[in-house]
Amino acid sequence: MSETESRDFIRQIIQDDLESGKHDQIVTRFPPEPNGYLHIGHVMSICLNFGVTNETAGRTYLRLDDTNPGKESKEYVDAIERDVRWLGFDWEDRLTHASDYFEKIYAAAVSLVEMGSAYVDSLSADEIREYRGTLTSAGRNSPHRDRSVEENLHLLARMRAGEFPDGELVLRAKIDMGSPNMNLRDPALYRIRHIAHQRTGDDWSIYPMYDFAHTLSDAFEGITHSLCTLEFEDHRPLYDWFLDQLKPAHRPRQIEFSRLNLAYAITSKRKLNALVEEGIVEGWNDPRMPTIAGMRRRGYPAAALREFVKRGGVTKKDKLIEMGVLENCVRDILGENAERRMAVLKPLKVVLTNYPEGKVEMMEAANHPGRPELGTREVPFSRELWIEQEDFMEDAPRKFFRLKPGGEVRLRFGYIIQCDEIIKNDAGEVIELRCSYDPDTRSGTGTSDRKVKGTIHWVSREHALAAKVRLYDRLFNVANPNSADDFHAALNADSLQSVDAKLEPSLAALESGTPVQFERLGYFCADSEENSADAHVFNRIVTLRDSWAKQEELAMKDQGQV
RNA sequence: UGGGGAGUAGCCAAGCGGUAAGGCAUCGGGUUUUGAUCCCGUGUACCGCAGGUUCGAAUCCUGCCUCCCCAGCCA
Repeated sequence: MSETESRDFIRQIIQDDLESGKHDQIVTRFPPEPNGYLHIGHVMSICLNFGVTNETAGRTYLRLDDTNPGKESKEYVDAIERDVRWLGFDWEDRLTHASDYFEKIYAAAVSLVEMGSAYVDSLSADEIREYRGTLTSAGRNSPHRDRSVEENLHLLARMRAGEFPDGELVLRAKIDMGSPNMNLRDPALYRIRHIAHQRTGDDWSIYPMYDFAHTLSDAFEGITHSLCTLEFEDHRPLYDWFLDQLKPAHRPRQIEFSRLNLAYAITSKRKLNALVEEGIVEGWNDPRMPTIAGMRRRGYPAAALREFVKRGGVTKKDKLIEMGVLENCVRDILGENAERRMAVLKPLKVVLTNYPEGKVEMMEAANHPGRPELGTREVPFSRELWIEQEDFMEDAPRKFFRLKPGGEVRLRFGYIIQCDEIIKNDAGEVIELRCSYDPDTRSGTGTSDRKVKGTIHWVSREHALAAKVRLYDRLFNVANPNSADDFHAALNADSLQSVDAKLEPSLAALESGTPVQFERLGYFCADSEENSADAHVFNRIVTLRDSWAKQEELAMKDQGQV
């Protein structure tokens, strides 16, 4: 498999450039704008940019594209650094900002003016829009397009000096107002913004636009392959135009790939921000958010995110990947590494009528069924237990092999018990089970070779640790909320459910963020923000695969159809 | 109607003129003190459509269809 493993088209290009000697070393960059938190879509870009240089002994810059003060902040910068690092990538000393190059970018603008390739325009924003034309009709030249170089230079200097109010003037590239590519219709290079920048303070009253700043930053850093998403494909002619005009020492090549869309999730910073602002979620790191911070808090391992991206691949085709693929990556990583514990989410009381009152036995439980080196722990067992409500059914179908009246079931790491009596409340709900245990069936004693079909988990009532457990579901009910006009209509009202659960006592010492499997239920971790020694709060990371639930679902569907 | 991209099984994705890899899902079966894991097995893909070139086309040519992106002094 490994020697036949095929490379995606970008790695192919990189390989070719290395072999042909075009480049000795690959240099890439991950250039987020610090105006929001990184999300699952960025994970792909991060893994690609750092991945190709990890594979070829190259270098990658983490560059904050901070050319629009007012929308950007230090909070986001810090979050970005934290998230990239957590994902497992290291930029070493290559943390840069577009703002590091403001002086050089300005010099480049002056050069363009000097060579007659840029001019200062006095048209208003509305007028510029009007002059730009439409998709199907050419634009018109601005009446200020032919100002002299001297006048342009003078005006630009005064713009920089802060002599004009916001919007009064704008520096534009002089390209072609008739181009079918809108990006070439004299795009803006600099706009006036009297606003403090989070890094440069009040040094500047003009700020460069994305296309200009980004191309130059790439060139200054010696980026060899500037990897970005498809929507920038028709910016490439502009990117190349800047390089042709200014002829920097290094000429980066822009290559575009399709972005990764996750089904039932939103990956638009604007919409994610709205979820936060409107209080629909608790914050950027709400465990339901597809942000790196959210997924980390939820308990998704970084390795699962990397694996997810790997399974997706790099192409130019629009993709909408099923949530199940991500969840399976999480299950795969956690199934291998997470220790097992027992917990009851929706407790039902069980009394073992023939078990001595006051007696407590310590049962030995394996921490991982497939990895004995992870050791064992002791779990207290006593007369009164909690079991899962769903593990008992009064009128059980034939294939239900958990507890039912008169039936037997094995308690995981414990004894085989039989259900003798059901106790209900006035409403007719089962509130307690009276059972008897078979003393000869203690786990691991080998005194009995009796087999029962089912095994269920339990927690000793007396020793149980109370905890709030949050059960999360997808935030949206439609597969592609990205394309919905109003995502509010697509919101899943039941994306968060909180239950009062009973945990085995060893869980009291579990460190926040460390994932464990609650046997038969799923993977969980203590919440990094709200869990405390006297108020335990856990998050469900993902459920286990559940073929029984699937069968039931099918049965329900069949019944409904008949 | 202008320009730029993309179309291979439910979701991803190899393939680069020689007769359709792989992963995930699905569906069977085996193991199992987690109905988990693990292990086996499981797909008639009209390769968007229609023509053409060729002994031979998913791969080359022509025409068409569908979807995505572009008219911020956002990135």
